[in-house]
Amino acid sequence: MISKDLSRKESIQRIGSNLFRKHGYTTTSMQDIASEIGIKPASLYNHIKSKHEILVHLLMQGANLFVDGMQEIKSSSLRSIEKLERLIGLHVHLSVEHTDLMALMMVEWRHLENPEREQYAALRENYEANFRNILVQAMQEGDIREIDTEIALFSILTTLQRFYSWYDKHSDLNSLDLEKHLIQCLLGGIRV
Amino acid sequence: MISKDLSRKESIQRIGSNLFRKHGYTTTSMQDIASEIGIKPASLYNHIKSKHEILVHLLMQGANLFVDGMQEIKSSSLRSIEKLERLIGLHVHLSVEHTDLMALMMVEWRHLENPEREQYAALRENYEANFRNILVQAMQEGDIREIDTEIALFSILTTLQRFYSWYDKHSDLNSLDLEKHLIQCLLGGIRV
DNA sequence: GCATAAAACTAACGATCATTAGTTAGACTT
DNA sequence: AAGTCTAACTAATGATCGTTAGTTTTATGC
Repeated sequence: MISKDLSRKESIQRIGSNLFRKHGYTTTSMQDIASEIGIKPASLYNHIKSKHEILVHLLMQGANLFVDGMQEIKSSSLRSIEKLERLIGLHVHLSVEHTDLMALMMVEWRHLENPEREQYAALRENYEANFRNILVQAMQEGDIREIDTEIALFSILTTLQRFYSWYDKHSDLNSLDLEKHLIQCLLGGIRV
Repeated sequence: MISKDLSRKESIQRIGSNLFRKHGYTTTSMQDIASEIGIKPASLYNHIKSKHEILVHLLMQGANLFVDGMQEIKSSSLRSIEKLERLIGLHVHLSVEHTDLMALMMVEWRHLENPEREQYAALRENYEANFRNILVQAMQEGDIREIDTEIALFSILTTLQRFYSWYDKHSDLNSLDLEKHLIQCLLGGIRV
């Protein structure tokens, strides 16, 4: 039965993303995942091909969330400085809604092997390049002070990429307030 | 002979830190470390007690670098804003001189078990608390704009903590220039 | 050169783990 | 009720790995 198989497969992936995040990919055993569901490890293979497949699927799913979000913002007709604000909002939103996925994307992608590894790296670099373009353009439009582009990009991206871990300890806070404060902190400083 | 034992032990630790950093703690085998040195895995145990001991030693070593650095800056008679600049310099310096250690401290501490885990966490939290104090004090001294302390602290600390990975791709750049740019980027924005 | 200790080696153990093969129970279709 | 398919189970395999025991080689001090 298709629908039941899908939901079981999805629950394997959801539980996998949570355990991978909490204990790391290699440290998490199929036993761990299975017992969390309440079945035997061998039974997992009725739904998935391998442990590695779970990781690959989760990472690609996460990457696509960023690809889609970037595409929408990039192709909008906003000023570049506003695009930057939207990008911050995207990261906050994804960190809040997909915390486990974000953690995996930062930490566990090293377990990818080619060709997935290169594919993932390409998506990441593409995202970074788009981010850089928007930052540079905001500078050219005069909305941002003249600073070292690479360092500023690194600082902003790193803060956004690790935001999920900070949010973990402050998940009582309002998502919109967080976005506002983050915009003020990351852009307020470099705005002209 | 003591001195030769020490240097072999130290080389195990140095190679361990490099491999742990490149491939992760669990993925790195004693075989990997041994063959990098040119001996058999079992021979490692003439110099160390366990694989885990290597990790613990490296993490504590790294943590102490920060404890010492913080102690010196904290007890100086500088203005708080200058202390912040010194802290940025400390991170740049440690990232450049101990890149592998910095990577381990960010990623592999999760493999610690109690009591080392709590001990490490305590050092980290203590460092963070000192950083927060200096930031708040700089605000009270009027050298920094009124912004959300927690978000600003998170943003600055995260950027500094991950700087090692950025430096990895830009290791041709002058350490002093990097420090200057980072100060401008992290503090220039929030300065009054 | 001889004694001693450090540090290498070989061999093996025990545990864990991802995965496969083969089997059984249960649910839905006809 | 019979037949079919899904998804669970048991059992086993092969591989890896950290570590230990016991032995041999190498280097050092006298």
